[in-house]
Parts: sequence; structure tokens; C-alpha cells
Amino acid sequence: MGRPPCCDKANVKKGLWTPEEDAKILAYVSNHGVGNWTQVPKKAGLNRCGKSCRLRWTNYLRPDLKHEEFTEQEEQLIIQYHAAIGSRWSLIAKHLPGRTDNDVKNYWNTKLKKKLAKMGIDPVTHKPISKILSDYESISCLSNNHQMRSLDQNLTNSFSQCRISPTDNPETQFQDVTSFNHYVLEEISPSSSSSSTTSISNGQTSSHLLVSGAAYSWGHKSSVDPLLNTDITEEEHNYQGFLATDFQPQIQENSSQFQTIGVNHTSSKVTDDKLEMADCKVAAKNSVRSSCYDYEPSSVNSFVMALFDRDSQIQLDFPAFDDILDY
DNA sequence: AATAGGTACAACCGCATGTAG
DNA sequence: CCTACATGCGGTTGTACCTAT
Repeated sequence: MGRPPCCDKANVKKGLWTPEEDAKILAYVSNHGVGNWTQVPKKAGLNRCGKSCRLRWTNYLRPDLKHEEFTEQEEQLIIQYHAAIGSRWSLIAKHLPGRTDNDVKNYWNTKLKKKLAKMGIDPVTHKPISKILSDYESISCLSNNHQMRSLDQNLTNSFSQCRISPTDNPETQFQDVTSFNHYVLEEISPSSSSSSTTSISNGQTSSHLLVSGAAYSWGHKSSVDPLLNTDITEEEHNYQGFLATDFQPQIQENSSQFQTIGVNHTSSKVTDDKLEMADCKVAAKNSVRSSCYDYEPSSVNSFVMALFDRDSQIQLDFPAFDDILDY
């Protein structure tokens, strides 16, 4: 029953790879191509686990990998993606040509976390640390107080809200939607409680939505928090300025991955059926949620609200991640 | 020169999911 | 349909190198 084991785990070599071992992997791949990693140790003459060989190839030996320092632009992209989707390193790495998930993860853990902390920004929530601390103080004051019930009510409300993009007219963001099936979201403005209609094509690719979403969440210089619609702190303003300064998503005309990233967010077809399914699902769910919008942010629970709020925003902006955030 | 502490990053581990048999 | 392995992923560890004392 089942397949035979890939290797004898007790007798395989572990630890750093030697140049000779690297040469064997490279020779094997150039002769046989990539894949069938369980056979690689035997055929390449290596005393390693196939899984280890695959990892060495994907993280280090692949010819398309960059081995130089991360650029300022890559750094800002990582921060923006992390703010939007958290530590989904493989997803983030897909948008940084020549970088692996391991590269991005290591760079985040060794450099970027510290850099943000120095700026007074919490690397987990991407919110000012001073604000988080004051929110924790406020929350701790609630323990003997029946305000907890209203907090609970507000959390419930946060799940059911939709919010207007703080940037431009959505119609300018999603062009050419008529060529695809598209879905209509009823979105309720938090300030006016009035509704407007936004057409979102299910033909958007996740990469385009990612960049546009991250850019308008953090890349503008407004003095209003795009998530909470309240005044922001100095640290937060500086952080947004830091991300916005000289930042232009890289446009590579001949690269399908980055072809239409930019200010227009022109539509492009999704080739992955799963993405289309996710878009449909979220569109339907959001249209239901929007009907019961009734939430006013308060300073007491703004930290917790910000977390749930951000996830709601992500679900709107990045339908492909719906399953991840569907708690 | 010795060594303790910090840093960077390669590699491993364990889990979840997909799939061959 | 079930079992066990392959694959992909994120978290963690190990180790080489650097710097300060």
C-alpha cells in the first residue's frame, strides 16, 4: 500500500552543502530537468534526502535567483505585502522576482522587523506601538466594566461592515469590466452611512489587487487613517510617508506578473479558477454584510477593531485570501 | 589573542494538503 | 476508499561570521 519511502532518513547527510554537492545537483538538473526529487539523490550520487535536495535547489541553486542585497523598492514591497496579508512568505515572494520565500522571511526577521520597531511601528499590526500600548491600557480597564458587552457588540458589527475605498472613484480603478462577468457590491460609507455601488470584476488577478490594496492602505500621505477614518499619530504619518516616498511599484512591460501594476489597475483575466471562485464568494458575502453596517470606532477598542477591520478590508481587496481570513 | 554576544542566512522540522498506488 | 508518501509552506534552529570588550 502506498509509495516506497524517498530515503533512509537515519543515514542521510545533514547540514551545510559543499560546492561538490551543489555541482552534482546542478549537473543533474541540467541533464534531467527539475522534478522527481526522490530520485535525485540516487541518480546524482548524493547522500541526501530528496526533500533536502529540492530545498537546496529552490532556495539557493536556481539560476533565476538573485543573491545580492534587497533593494529599497523590494523592502517597501515586503512591508506593504506584510501589512496586507501577514507572514504568507510564499505569496509575498511570488511578487519579488528572484527572491524565495526563505529569503523574504529571513530578511523580514533580521532586518525589517527591527527597522519598523525603531520607527515606533509594531511589525505585527503595522500600527504605532504607542497607540497599541495605550489601547492595551484601555482594554485592561474594561475587565471589571460592563463595557465589555459593547465591545463584543462592536466586534460583531465589524464582521458585517464593508467600507468604501479611501482613494478614487472605484470606476477608475477597475476599467474594462464589461468584458467579464462582474459582481456588484453595495458599500456603505462609514462617515455618511450612505451607500454607493462599486463594480468589481472577477477577472482581477491577485497580484494587481494586492498592490493596489496595499498602496492605498499605507502608501498615501493623508492625515486620516484609511482603516479607522480617524486622525493618525505622528509615527503612523511618518510610516506612511516612509512607504510613499519615492515608491513606485516596478512595472516590467514584458513581465506578465507586473504588467499592469500602476495607477490604472486595468483589468486582466484570471487564469486560476480558484481565484475566480474566491472572488464570487467574497462578492456575494460582502453584499450581504453591507446591509447591516452600523459601527462607530471608539478609542477604547481601536486596537482590536483595527485588527478585525484590517481583515475585513483585506477580504474586500484581496478576494483570493478569503479562506485565510474566514475565521 | 581570546571569547562572549550579536547577526545573517542556510537548512531543518513539522504540519497541511494533494495524490499515487 | 484508505494508506502512506510527495510537496509546499511557515516556524525554528544551527552555524559561520562579525564586532566589541
